[in-house]
Amino acid sequence: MTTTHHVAATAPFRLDLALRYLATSPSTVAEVVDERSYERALRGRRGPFVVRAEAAEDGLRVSVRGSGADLEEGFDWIQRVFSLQAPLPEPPVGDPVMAERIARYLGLRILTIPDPFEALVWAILGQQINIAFAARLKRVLIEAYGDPLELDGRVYWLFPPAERLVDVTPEELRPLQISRQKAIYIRELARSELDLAALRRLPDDEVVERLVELKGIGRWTAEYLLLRGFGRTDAIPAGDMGLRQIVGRLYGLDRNASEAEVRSLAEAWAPWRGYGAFYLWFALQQRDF
DNA sequence: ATCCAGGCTCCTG
DNA sequence: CAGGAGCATGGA
Repeated sequence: MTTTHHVAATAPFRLDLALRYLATSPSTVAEVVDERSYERALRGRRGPFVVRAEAAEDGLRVSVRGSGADLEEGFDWIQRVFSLQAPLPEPPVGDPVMAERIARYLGLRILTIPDPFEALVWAILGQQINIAFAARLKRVLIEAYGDPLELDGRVYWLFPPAERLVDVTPEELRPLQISRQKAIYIRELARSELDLAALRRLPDDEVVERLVELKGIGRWTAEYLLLRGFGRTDAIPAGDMGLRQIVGRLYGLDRNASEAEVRSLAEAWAPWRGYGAFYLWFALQQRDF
């Protein structure tokens, strides 16, 4: 019923910081996270199951349970969520602000939403509204269109697959407080012929190029997918309001930085601009600035 | 009430 | 390319 697998992440690995990020992050709706473990239901080849990751001496212990339990799939998911195999950033020469952040968060990897459809839906929901409210939207969407999985007396939610949303109408989503235009964006995404999984194999700029063809997906959303969906270590959603704020503050501008200013400043972080963006989001989220 | 929040589209200079 | 109007939503 339960199978387990130990994994030693490439060191250093700060699972505590990762779990702190996930526990605080509004995008963490389908997951169950506490100070030393992570759980989430997945749709496996052989059926639904729950994957669990918890702290072990030299990294992580991964286990799966449920009718469709598949350790390989569960392990693959965990590896992606926690970017276990990712290289860690080098502090940029000539940017003491970012160098200090990288030292402070040493071992924190980019936390990802491995399902690109879910990551994009989350990004669309989050466009131009406060993220606490966006989290509520994600929750009601899951509860209306996803599937519950009951296991050991607990209910886990499976995120709705694209097929479930191809015929959704703005009128249906409006009572869920999802705006008319976002409903249309989500439906267009669900209907799109674009092979989201295949985007993983393309370089950053080509992923953006293809995604912005879709209505409702602009540069920010595409870059968000690169960073939070694929864990790309050099992708930066420079237009992000939160980033513009904290960059303005940390770099002494006394106002929000413009998107162009963020992009220009972040050139010094290359090829680790993804880490730069993620670490600044982490700082914002933890009020650590 | 007014401004803002992890934008996008479409339109001007 | 930069900037802005209009859109849509709830929260502070």
